[in-house]
Amino acid sequence: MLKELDPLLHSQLRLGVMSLLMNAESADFTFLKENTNSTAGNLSVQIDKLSEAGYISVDKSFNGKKPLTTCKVTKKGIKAFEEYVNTLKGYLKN
Amino acid sequence: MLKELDPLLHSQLRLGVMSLLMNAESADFTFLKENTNSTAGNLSVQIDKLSEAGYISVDKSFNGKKPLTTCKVTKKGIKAFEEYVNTLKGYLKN
DNA sequence: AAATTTGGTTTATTTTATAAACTACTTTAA
DNA sequence: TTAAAGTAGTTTATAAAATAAACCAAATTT
Repeated sequence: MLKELDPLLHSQLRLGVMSLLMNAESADFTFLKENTNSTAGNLSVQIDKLSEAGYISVDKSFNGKKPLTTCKVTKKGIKAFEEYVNTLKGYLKN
Repeated sequence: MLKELDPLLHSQLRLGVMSLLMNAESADFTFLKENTNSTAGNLSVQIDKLSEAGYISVDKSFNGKKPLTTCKVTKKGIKAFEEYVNTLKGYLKN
């Protein structure tokens, strides 16, 4: 029997954001937008969802006079990502 | 830059169906329903989509007097699944 | 013979993803 | 100095997808 895939992570854009954050100390909105090839609107919504789930922390500051949104994966997020990958392996093996 | 994940395969249920079919010569509706833990309605719809995409072939026959829907993955489906797995690796590595 | 089960399909509803429109401020350049 | 364009987003509306509920037809069980 195949196990359930965490629906919060089983979304291309949210998975992409998490993937990028797993490989970086932190990443800002623009970096995530460029590397996931998403629109700002979609990214904004999905960042909120990950943040509300406690998978990432979001810091909104200013870079000089420009707004700067910086994201970081949390411990909970790392755990969820790893569990997702393990579950996914059940779908991919063979 | 992260690549796009085939939206036809990036669905828990369709991916589960494809995964099961990649590991079996063929599988019937009931087997797929039990092993994906899905409802019949949802499974029916998703089988149609995979079939319309040419990723699986569907044979509707009778087992005595009971309807029997049997699915098999096609060459196109195998290729798509393999590509999906490769793309996904870009999201999971590290 | 009424109720339940099997093996589905169809239709309706909910959820999710995406796009479009908008906000607020900054920089460029005429 | 002010109009145009760019940056960095958010909010709202729409489209698409997943899921659930209702249904059908035949078979089996009680």
